[in-house]
Amino acid sequence: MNNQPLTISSWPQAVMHMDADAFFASCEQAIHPELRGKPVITGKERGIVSAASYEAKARGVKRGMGYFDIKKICPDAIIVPSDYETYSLFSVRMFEILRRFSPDVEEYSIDEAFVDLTGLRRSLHCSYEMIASQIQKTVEKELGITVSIGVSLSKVLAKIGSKYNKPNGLTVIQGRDIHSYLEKLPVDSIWGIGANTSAFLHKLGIRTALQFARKDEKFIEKHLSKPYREIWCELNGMSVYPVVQESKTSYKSISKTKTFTPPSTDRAFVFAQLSKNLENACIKARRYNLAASRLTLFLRKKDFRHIGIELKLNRSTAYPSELFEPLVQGFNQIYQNGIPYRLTGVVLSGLMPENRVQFSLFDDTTKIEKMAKIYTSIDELSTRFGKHTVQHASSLPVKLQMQHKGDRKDVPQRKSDLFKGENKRQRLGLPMLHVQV
DNA sequence: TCTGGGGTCCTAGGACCC
DNA sequence: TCTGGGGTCCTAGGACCC
Repeated sequence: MNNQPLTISSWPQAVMHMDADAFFASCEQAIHPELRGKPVITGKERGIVSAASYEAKARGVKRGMGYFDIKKICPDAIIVPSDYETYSLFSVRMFEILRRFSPDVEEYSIDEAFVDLTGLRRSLHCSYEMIASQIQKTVEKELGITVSIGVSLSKVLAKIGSKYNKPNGLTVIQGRDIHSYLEKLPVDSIWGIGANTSAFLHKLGIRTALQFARKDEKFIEKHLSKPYREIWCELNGMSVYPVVQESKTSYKSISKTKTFTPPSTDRAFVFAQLSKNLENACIKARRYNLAASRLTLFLRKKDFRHIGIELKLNRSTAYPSELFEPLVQGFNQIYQNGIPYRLTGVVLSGLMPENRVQFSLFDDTTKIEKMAKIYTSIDELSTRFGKHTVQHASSLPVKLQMQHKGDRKDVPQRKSDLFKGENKRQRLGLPMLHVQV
């Protein structure tokens, strides 16, 4: 294993991790009082559980469980489609509350955040535990949902703390008590250690977080790579992961995938799916003013094996019309007739700000500018009337097939009152425009 | 968890250069 | 030409996360 030194914070840190309890389900209960105290499940649109309220969890409902099994163990379950826009609103407000206490907030996911509390005892005149407790109470009072919190010397330990007592728990892990929290914790429940590494650690005789943390540095360096040496430090109370303030404004890659069942051997259909992935990825890239220099496309076969290809682009772009040729070429290289595919996907990578894209001598600048104008108009139309108001003719087979299945009908139209506006056209089922670019 | 969708980071190994 | 050492850049693939 290689041996780069790790940067360890020389100062004792107070890191807080906040994790909302059954977030999606809790939001539903907060908005719809009639759902409180009842087994609520979100994820109806996918037919599997995205989030389950604690009432549902108590009945044995688990993440990823299918419709049929839910009804079997919990016939009175209330299953609703996920409403991400509403959950995002809750999320924004939750982070806003955190910032009242410290500017050092890292929005880790829609329902989780890290906060650096270091040094706040003095200015807020109370212990870290009291600060955390106030945060917890404020969220519950203002948003009507509960959160669990962990406070400790590092992110990894804070995460262990927030998981230690759920829901509505508050766990402070002091340096001298670390061992008692790690003692019974299986290695694979440590943040950053998954099934593979845990199997490897088992072979080395390590089963608990404490056994892992107690190994000496030489042993860790000999057997494990950088990410795991970092976790080892963090478990021992040495902070190596900083709380990163900047909220996510950019991407390293943008991907879009779509699974279809049953798997298909229809070449045109599979390609149309891929083409639609590409359009969606480009829409997102343009929204962030990014252009891609590499395009990866891949197909997943019935047996879940992938086949893919990565293409370098002559010019960085986020315009499907420019990416179409490489897409076709790549597709022809990997597609095999007669093989059923169950998923298509594209990845745009090597992203850079669109305004930094250079024109080469050989680019037809007038043509590119014209294209930019067209796409700007398309993006405007989509914002006003709904996604895919305008789309490439190559993606059409997807839309036609979906309309045959009447797929809009099986997604219940349900919107919380918090949200009004966009995508009316689509929701009202108004006709779409098809423009060939 | 027999498999939904969207991400990030790390490493090994090859290509290429002096 | 069978032959060192060392560096950088790139890519494929693995592992993990929510």
